[in-house]
Amino acid sequence: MEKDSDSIVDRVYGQLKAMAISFELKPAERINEGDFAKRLGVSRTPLREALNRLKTEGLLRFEPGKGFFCRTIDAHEIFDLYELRKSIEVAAVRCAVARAKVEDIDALLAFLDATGPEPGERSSRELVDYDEMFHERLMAMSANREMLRVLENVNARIRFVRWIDLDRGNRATTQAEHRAILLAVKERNEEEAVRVLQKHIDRRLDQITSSVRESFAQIYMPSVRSRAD
Amino acid sequence: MEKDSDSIVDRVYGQLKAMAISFELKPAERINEGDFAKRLGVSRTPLREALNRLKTEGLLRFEPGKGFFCRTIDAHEIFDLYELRKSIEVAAVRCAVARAKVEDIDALLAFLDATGPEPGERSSRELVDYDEMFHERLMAMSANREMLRVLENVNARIRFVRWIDLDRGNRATTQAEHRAILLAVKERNEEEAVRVLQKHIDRRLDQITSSVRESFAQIYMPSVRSRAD
DNA sequence: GCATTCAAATCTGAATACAAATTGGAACAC
DNA sequence: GTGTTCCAATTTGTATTCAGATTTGAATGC
Repeated sequence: MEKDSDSIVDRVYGQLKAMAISFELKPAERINEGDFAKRLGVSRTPLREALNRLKTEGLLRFEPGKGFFCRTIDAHEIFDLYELRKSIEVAAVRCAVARAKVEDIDALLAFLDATGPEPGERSSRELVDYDEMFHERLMAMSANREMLRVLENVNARIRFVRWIDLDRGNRATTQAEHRAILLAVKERNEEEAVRVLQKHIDRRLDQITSSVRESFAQIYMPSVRSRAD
Repeated sequence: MEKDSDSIVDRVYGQLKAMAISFELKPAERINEGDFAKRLGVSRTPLREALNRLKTEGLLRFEPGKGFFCRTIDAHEIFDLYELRKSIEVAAVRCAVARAKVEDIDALLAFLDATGPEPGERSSRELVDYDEMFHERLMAMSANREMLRVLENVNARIRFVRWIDLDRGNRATTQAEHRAILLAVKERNEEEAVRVLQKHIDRRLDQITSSVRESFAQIYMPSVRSRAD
């Protein structure tokens, strides 16, 4: 998933990020730098650089003198992130209507065809990836790198919620909405594109808000702790 | 006002950020870690942590094996940041209309009174600070911490443009617009608040785009822009 | 038996030391 | 004179070491 890790910091960053997203690190868990450095086979210096990157991205919390902690699941935070995501995506799609090149739109339509209307054999992980890729490619059509940058960060932080929320039965609806948004963009119909996109995200947000509480049970499920030596 | 118990990283971070914002560091200037560590009287370890924070905030650029560089002035980037800022502020003011508490609105109105309609003896620096504080306090009324977080980052990166752009003669107009936005929020008139805010930011954006053009002779045409990366 | 205090262990914060990579320049060949 | 190559010096990347802070736990006093 991450680019080929040239530096140790990049590699460790990718590993920690994957752990945080997949909740291999449990909420509020304290990260002992010594332990992690040993487990990952690096010294504390690059480890701390990676931890700091994750902190500024909002995936970890930090208390001076105490250290780093895995972020807790905060329903309010998730709501804020979805609200932020919605406002940025809506703004971006308005830009995209004005700026998107036809070939880019067609390429993304082809992507939708390739990923199909039915879940089929695909794993939930794959489906979340496809969903995220669609939204990020749509965002890229706004030609606004800063919006894309923020969206990428937001997505990393809500990915686990999308995974929980993923409703395989609704895949056909989701894909149909994706297609409708794109077609509206292609026809340069700004209001229609915005309307469908807002409905699309709102539907998700409603599901999220109601399932956030349930999700706690899943996330707090006992997972395999590191083997003792 | 100064926090005495700050860690070395925090102190160095603040110093570097101030240097970057005020262009004490020249664009594209390479930051020699050894030199800076000596100049700031710290070792390279906390210095690098601070540099990394500034990198993820977009104030510095980084090339593996080469080191850190001060960001260049990129007209595209500035335009993107203003566009991002506008979309977030508009979304936030819609939230604020629904959520802002009357006492917070009144407090901010009092702040406007205190900072006055005329520049008076105040330095440009102070005026930029006041402008930024107004927008961040308005944003805070949206009760969306994530939006505020993004806005703070955007502001840090465009502050130098606001300084360039600052037109002391227009202060009365600016303050009147600020007041109009706030009053619309108080009356829970969403569309009016959005309308004035958009006009307010657009006016700035127009000024920015033209002064950036003059300053750097780089012409930006959104509709013709290519997605180079 | 419970609370308080003090000391040892542990952990983070920062500096120093070392290794790998890059840059700059001089020597050499053409 | 120009271009290339190789070596040395500088710089970044990582590891290790040291110091200060925090936590833990046992001993002591009530």
